[in-house]
Amino acid sequence: MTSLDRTPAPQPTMRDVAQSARVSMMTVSRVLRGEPGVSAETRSRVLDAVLALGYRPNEMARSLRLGRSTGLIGLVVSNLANPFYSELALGVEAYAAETGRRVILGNTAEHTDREQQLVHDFASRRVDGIIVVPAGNDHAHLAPAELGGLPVVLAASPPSNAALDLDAVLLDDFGGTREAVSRLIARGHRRIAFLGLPAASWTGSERFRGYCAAHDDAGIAIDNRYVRQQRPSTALAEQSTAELLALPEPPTALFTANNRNTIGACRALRRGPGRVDLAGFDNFELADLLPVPLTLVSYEPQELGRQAARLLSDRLQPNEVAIGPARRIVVPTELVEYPGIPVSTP
Amino acid sequence: MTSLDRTPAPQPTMRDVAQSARVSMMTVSRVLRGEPGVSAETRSRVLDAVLALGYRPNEMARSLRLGRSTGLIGLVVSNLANPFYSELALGVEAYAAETGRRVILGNTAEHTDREQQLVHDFASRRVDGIIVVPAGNDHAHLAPAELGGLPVVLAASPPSNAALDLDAVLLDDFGGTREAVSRLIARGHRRIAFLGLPAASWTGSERFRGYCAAHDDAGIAIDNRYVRQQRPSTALAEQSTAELLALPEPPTALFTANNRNTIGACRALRRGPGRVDLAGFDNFELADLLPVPLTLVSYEPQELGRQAARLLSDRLQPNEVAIGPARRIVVPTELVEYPGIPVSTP
DNA sequence: CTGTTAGCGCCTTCAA
DNA sequence: TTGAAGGCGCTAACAG
Repeated sequence: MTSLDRTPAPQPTMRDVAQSARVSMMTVSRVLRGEPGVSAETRSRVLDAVLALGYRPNEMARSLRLGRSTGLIGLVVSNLANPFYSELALGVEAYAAETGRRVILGNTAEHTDREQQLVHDFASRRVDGIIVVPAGNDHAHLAPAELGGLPVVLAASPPSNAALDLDAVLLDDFGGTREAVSRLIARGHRRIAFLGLPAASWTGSERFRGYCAAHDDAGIAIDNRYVRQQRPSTALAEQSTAELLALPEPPTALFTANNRNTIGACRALRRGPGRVDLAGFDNFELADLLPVPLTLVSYEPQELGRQAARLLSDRLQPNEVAIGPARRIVVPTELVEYPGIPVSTP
Repeated sequence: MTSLDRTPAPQPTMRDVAQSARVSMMTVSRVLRGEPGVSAETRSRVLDAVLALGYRPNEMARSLRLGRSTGLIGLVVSNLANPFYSELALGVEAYAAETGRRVILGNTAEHTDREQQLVHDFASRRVDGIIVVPAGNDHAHLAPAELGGLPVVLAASPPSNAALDLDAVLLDDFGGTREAVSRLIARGHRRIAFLGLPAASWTGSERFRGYCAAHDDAGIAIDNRYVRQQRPSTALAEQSTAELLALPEPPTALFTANNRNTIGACRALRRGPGRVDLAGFDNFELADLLPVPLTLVSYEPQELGRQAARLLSDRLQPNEVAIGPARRIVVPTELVEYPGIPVSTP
């Protein structure tokens, strides 16, 4: 019955089941897929063998034979430690699971070469499609043509190149920022600093555009002394904020272009001299418990992921939308205010 | 040259390349794998065809043919929105990538049936192994025997059953908690509440054990009025904390058993009546900016993931450790103190 | 140097 | 109701 040796018994194949049940492989196949036309007696003999051997069909072999898709979706993000990306991933996973698919994950740590490598690896594994939060500003390597026609959906950034006709899920970077900065202006601020992302990036430029538009709306000129555009890092942001506060004529308010910058600024402000009004892009947990009043451009990062997965899913159906032109979805943002915990000033 | 129709040209196969280069498939195979023994002339003809067709080898077919592993690692977590899990996932991804593997991700949303479903799905896809942060307390369905001998590594919780001999990566739940609670006691507290996880869970029971041990060390009896053991939720924790503070003889300090509970407690304390000392398990971003002094049991969640991936990786090498007995790794914890931002009390 | 044969695990087609 | 042949995309093993 049971053998004593501990050889790690390779996975049983359908042939093993067939031999054990003394039928042909075809019969086993039929039973497992619930096809009719198998006698009850044979069926139960097969099922017994399946159970006895612990047989489990090889999905990889199935999809090869069926020429079917693998049911895998590639997801490429730049930094899973940032809640923005992990929530996005959660949204992708949830929607994918609902459509019977799984997510294969790649973290680029912001390196474009790694992004390219991951995308090609996914393509070689014959994933059904890929969702990318692009790390860089050139997306040529994401063209489906480069990837054997593999559908690609961009998240948080549109295709860099107009000729690159990819689906994309975006935030209202421009509108959200404009609204937030306008609110700062409405509160009477005239010297508002901008702690932004690299100007070359989509979000970096769009949010800066929103900052400028709000100033323009109010007839205020942009003062470059107050503009910092750099890669997101809480440490860098903290330092930049301190520098801004130390200017001869310091800003009275600050707009931070993403959650890293906002958090860094909070650290600096908390031990800064005067009170500076702070608004920023991205909502985050604990924003309500900080010692700094905050106005945040808020949205559902999970929704971004869900919508990206949905766009991709639509491309995988054999219907008309699958071959239609690229679509673009904008996830709405709203302004949220946190009064800030009153700090004692001894 | 180029055709005008927009049929979504199926991925070219090796046969297509062979025909296009007028050689046999074997020659193409050899060229692509860089095998010697192909004339330079033939080789370049093949490479030209590969480029022209945009051919990309099918990894699924390769691993089927080679009987090799898929290079996929299954990762099952309960809630990717919790930074603990997303950082763990990051650690797994990083180590996996270093060993040329990819991660396929599943979120259980704390449902054990979904966990089982995911694990079986991964097994069917012939992943090399699975890393699970178990959602429930019965791990029988994770036995490699149930999974065709697939290696399984547990994270954050040991196997429920002594007969279940699985690798595991753990935190020092007991020691960390004991140390933290001891510190509260050393500060003079005698009525310390415990806002814990379900007693049935490993972390729930271990951390409670630590809480008890610290009391025992100091010769203080546990007072059940101050003990709450419930599922982690910031909202629940906030409510429980409020209730504890409203007791006739309220606790003077509180130990929270995970990051959800700590955050919930902070919300309650922030508007609570008196000053209550707070210690908790799990460090988290922004702990330094909260209006509540915090003593946190801190560790590297990424390290948990890395070590889990390492244990799994070791099982996949054809060496002696791969077939050795189950191993257990404990990731160290340390106590971190945050003074808390001084709040004004008008 | 190049090609033919056979088969990984599974399933469609056709025959018995 | 069951089975045999053939092939999905690829590559070892063996010719020539």
